[in-house]
Amino acid sequence: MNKTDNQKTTLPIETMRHSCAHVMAQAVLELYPGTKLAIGPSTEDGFYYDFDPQGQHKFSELDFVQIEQKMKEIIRSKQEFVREEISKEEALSRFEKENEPYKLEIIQDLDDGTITLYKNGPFVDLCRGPHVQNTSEIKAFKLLSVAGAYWRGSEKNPMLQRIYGTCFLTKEELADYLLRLEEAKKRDHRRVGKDLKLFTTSPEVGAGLPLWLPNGATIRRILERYIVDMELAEGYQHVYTPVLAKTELYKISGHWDHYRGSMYPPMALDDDELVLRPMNCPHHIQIYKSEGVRSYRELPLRMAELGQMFRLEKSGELTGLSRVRSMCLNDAHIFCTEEQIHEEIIKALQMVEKAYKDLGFTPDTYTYRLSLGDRNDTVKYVDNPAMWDKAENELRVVFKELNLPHYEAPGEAAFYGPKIDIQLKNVLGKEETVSTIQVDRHLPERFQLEYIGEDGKPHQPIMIHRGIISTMERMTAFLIEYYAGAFPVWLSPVQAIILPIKDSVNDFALNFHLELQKMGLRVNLDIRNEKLGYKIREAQVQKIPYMLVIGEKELQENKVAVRRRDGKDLGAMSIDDFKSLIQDDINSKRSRFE
RNA sequence: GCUGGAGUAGCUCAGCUGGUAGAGCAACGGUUUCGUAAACCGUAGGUCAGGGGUUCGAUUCCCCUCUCCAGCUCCA
Repeated sequence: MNKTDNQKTTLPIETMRHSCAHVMAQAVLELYPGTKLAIGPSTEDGFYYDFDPQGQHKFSELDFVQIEQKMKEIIRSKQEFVREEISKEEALSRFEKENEPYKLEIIQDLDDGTITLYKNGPFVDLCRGPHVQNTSEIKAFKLLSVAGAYWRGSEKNPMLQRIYGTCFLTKEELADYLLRLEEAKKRDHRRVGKDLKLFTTSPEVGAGLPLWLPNGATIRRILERYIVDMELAEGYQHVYTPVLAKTELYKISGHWDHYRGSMYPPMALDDDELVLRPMNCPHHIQIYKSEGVRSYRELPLRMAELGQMFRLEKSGELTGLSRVRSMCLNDAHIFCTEEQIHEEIIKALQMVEKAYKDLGFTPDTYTYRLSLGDRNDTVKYVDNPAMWDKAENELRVVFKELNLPHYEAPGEAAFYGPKIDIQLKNVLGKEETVSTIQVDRHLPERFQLEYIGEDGKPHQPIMIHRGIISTMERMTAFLIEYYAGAFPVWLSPVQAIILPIKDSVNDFALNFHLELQKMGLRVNLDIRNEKLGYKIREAQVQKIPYMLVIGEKELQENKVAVRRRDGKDLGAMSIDDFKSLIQDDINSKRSRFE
């Protein structure tokens, strides 16, 4: 490897992808003249270009063969990329002449001064560059999909047609990437969820309203017990509150103004209106208020619930278990004093770390994000600069103190305050917010919360909203993909399956089954009239961690032959040995066999 | 919600330009009692997502609805 030698001649992959986007646009224009061009950048693992075919054509994947063919011709004809610098006025008149309305709009928004164009063959595009020197440098590319995209990302603007593609330095890298996409699809929680009978949906029940099947329900129950136990140990009090409330409650909280659009429509009841709740905080606030006067001695008051909530997400946003219209959140609200904020945030972060470790997430799968507000956007965010400064600072201090690597994300805060979000990367590399810790002085103000301080005077408590393992739906979706369905033993819907080889050992197997059930194991017994290979294959496909084979030999020796999900044969062992083996997996929450 | 694509047996899929459907696996019945990823034979299974239209005739063509997929937008 002579890296240093290559560095000058090897062009960054982004440049090549961007050039490839130009070539695609060029091909599209040749095939469909009159198509208007919008933008065409490189992305994390490819590129896209947005087109407006002026209603003349609708792109579909069937067009790809033709477009790719044309692209190959352009690449083969070794067209030079030439940079040209012109004035803004000249650029305006050029693209005016070309009749490119989107390009004109972009130029109009640019600063005065020189504007750069890139030209290859007959094709000219407004572009900052850089590009490869020659189209022939584009090596391995493939068009992937076509989809709609709003002009400038706003749903108020017309929708353009976006063609996605990718491009690599070598054919091998491209093939590798396509293979990775295929592999990722195999782990897709929707697919695995079906194969392993974890959850289903029904058109009669409705979109975005998943039904948990027994196997999925088992995983969920284990997760729920796990997190509730942790919270009780950490000084939380668990409550139950109803899944609906009067609209009035959300008018007071301010959610009505901010999120009415994604709340279920209210139902009329006598003189009142009820809505399905989109979050749990206002209910918890009512519990805080139920005592009348709270004392500083009660703080921090940590109130938790596995709260079922309902959000009317747009139909196109729904995805399996990770984006749904009814979900159960691992939610809690900590009512505390100013002085207690710091420690409570740290405690919550420690719970997150503990949970991730127990769930087997390696540090490279998650990142900390500080989600900030926008002082200029008083529509989306509560208008109270001092409050924002204070809360954002409190979160920054924690990061600094714990020396946690993180990044800041302006415009990602809740309407009432900033958040620490913990982002998990899913199989396709997409980030999802899972855990969150939020400092809120707004809702306590709206609901006029109070406690009597040491000084005998009333004060306003701070609320910390925090979620450790997110919604049961989203966490389960993530776990499915993270483990590709091969769950750690403690989470597995079925932890072991007993496979008798012939009828004559059935009684022995039955007793063994009872014995394992008695110790609380989730264990199946397969006494069907099938060959061992068949039973093993089926158990393997179901990703059951342990297969316990019982034949004549095992019966004689009062043992069991243990085969692990990863194919390893652990040989025959005494029943007690197997019990302690699997009990150790469960107790240690071992996540993978090595 | 928007743009594009799709929906055939429980699952995975085949079915050319209109003539009312097929395979493998699963299920069920039988034979087989078997040693680490699929024994053999047979049976049954479909309002071709739902509704409307064109046609002598629609799984196939057109319209509407539902659901799903990719992306955009959004995510308290």
